[in-house]
Amino acid sequence: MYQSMERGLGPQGWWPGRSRFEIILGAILTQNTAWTNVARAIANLRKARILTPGAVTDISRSRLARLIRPSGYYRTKATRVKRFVRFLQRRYRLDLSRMFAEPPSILRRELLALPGIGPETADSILLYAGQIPVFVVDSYTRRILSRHGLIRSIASYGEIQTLFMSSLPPEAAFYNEYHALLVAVGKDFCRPVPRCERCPLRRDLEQYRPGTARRFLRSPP
DNA sequence: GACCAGGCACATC
DNA sequence: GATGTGCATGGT
Repeated sequence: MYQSMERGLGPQGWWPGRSRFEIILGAILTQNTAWTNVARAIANLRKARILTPGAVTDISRSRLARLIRPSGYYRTKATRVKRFVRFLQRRYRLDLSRMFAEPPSILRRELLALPGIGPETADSILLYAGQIPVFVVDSYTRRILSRHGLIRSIASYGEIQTLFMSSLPPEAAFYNEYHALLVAVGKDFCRPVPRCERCPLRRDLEQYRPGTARRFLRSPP
């Protein structure tokens, strides 16, 4: 799969971000959000010169929320960003080099303990900001693999991650490109199933995922 | 106007 | 463990 995607699409140049801290902010801001909106939010932060841990520490949560408004869920995300920098301050004196010097399994646990940092965000931080070889699993990864019959559509995050990491050499640059290619393929070629295809009367097509019923009930087919 | 986007937390059963 | 819901903007 990797070779086919690489041949068809070429290098993706991920993660789009000029510094490790900017990558971490992007990882939080892109949660369930289109990257174009995240890019607007980061552009606002750049213009306001709020792209360092110190600057984020110094501004108010409400001003931060205003700046990141285009990325959606802005109050929630402002709190998450503030909590991350507070953690960075208290645990690593605001120094990302100290943070990434931590053994990866410990650091991953610490990140997961923060509010609003789940498995995908934690792993994106480790891989894309820290060049630590952990495979990032996102909704596109799940969708593509389940459509190819390689996993159950309700497989857990860890289950999917283990499938990759037990099969592939632990190389950060490789995991980086692999995940970026999966996202590119997902965006262009592996769209969500149309609503009628998700009708419970033919649920054998695709097993239930959280959120499905909500959309279904809002506008029944 | 509905649907979607590089999730996560929390309540409830 | 499974399920439902809130969080919110901007593009198609």
